[in-house]
Amino acid sequence: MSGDGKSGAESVDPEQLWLRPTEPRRGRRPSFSRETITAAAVSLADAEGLDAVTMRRVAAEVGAGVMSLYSYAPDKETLLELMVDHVSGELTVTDPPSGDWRADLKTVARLQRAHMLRHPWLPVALFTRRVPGPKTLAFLEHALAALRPTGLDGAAKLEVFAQITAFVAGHVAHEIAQAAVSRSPARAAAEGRYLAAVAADGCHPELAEALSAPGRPLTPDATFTRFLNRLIDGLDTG
Amino acid sequence: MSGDGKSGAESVDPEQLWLRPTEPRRGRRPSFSRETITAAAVSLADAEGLDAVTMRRVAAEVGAGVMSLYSYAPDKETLLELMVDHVSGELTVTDPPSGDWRADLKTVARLQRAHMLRHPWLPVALFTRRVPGPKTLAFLEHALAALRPTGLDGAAKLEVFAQITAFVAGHVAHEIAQAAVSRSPARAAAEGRYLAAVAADGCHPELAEALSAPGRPLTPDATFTRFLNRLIDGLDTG
DNA sequence: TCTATTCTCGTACGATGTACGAGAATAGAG
DNA sequence: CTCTATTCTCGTACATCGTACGAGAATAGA
Repeated sequence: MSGDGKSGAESVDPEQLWLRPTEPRRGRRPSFSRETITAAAVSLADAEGLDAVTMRRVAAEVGAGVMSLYSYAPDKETLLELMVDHVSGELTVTDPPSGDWRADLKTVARLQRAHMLRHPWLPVALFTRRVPGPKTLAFLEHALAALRPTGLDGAAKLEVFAQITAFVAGHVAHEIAQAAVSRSPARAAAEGRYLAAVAADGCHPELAEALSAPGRPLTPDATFTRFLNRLIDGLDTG
Repeated sequence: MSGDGKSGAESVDPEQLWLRPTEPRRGRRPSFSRETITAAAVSLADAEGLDAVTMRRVAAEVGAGVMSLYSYAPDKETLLELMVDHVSGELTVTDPPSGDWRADLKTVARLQRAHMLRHPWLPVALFTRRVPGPKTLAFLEHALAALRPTGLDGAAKLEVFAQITAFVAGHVAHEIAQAAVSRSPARAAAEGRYLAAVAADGCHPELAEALSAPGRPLTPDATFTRFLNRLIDGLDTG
């Protein structure tokens, strides 16, 4: 991906990255911080998309030389990892589980969706990244607590969480792409004309019918809720 | 992103791309073809990941000059679009719908999963791309036919298909990342040690318990089937 | 004060997507 | 056949990217 890692998982050693007690008490004092740099990268991504996150632009944003960034993250891939965990800090939940684990899980998913809509680059970034940072783990902890009443074993609980996250990310990615098209009348019209042309060729009767009898337009919000309910209500504790 | 579009949808005009009856019967005869070029790009992506797909490497693969590619696709973004539709050609289904739309839908999803596992770059590519090409539309046509017995209206049927696709893509992306970690014992061990260290810090009791009582390991295949069944069995025709 | 350590960042390199434009090949007009 | 318009080919060039290198500045302990 653009600057993405390949299409699979990238190589960031979680021990190296997250288990560092900040020992250095000698040498020059740091002029910046991971926080500052990561935050700058995040707001850049929020405002202009992941592609706008270049080492040069991030450096300019925090007023650092480009190569100074490499004192805080060994490479760009790691910076992305930091970004993902950084925004996970917004996922703080204070309420204890209600005991109704289905309701709690739905709340978790709704939080994730809102979160990803706020940071549209997240779904894509999440798919190529694998190691949960501390803030992500805090949220995972909450989700696991919500799943306690199910009595599922450890692997199953982790799997449920991963699946829900994947589901939400998939949905939101689609939702965002859809919204991007709708936001531009020109693009929406072009897509409409294209589909209409295809439907008119006679080889796509089902598509033709679907387009001619669209029914009531669906709001992304309602669609999400509907599918989420289906997925979670279908979960059983066996 | 790595050459990705931003994080949202990219700008490829579907009319321009797909509705061209190949008129040019004058001038120099083309030395290559979209097919050849696209196929080369696809096998490059299959073998070495999306990042390996550079204009230079694709050109080398087909024995063309780099700039010659631009006679067949206006830019790299479009080439990716061509790749996505190209592989959709493998999704040919000849069987007519069985009448059991739930079973048919599950078959559709399973086909998609196998397809994405065969082309691990697909899930990520799918999320940033929006316009279905002709081969994708052929498969959509099949899915719509399978959905006919539901009596859903056009928009609802399209939405169901999009949701299933998003779900499968999300699942497979996660599955691939997981597999990449498991495939490298070193990385798997590092991740295990990291999680164990976090669990040992006392702030993550739920995680600690989940890791200490993992239960029987889950195969990706079984997990997929389970979640898919839940999602589809939960669908109703209302 | 000296030395080891740490951070800063200008310069430089290889790789990428692609604009430009000169040349080669082809089809129809004369 | 010649001429011209059209189409494809592709070498060169450029801006932009991630980042290796290393010289200099700042700081802590000896």
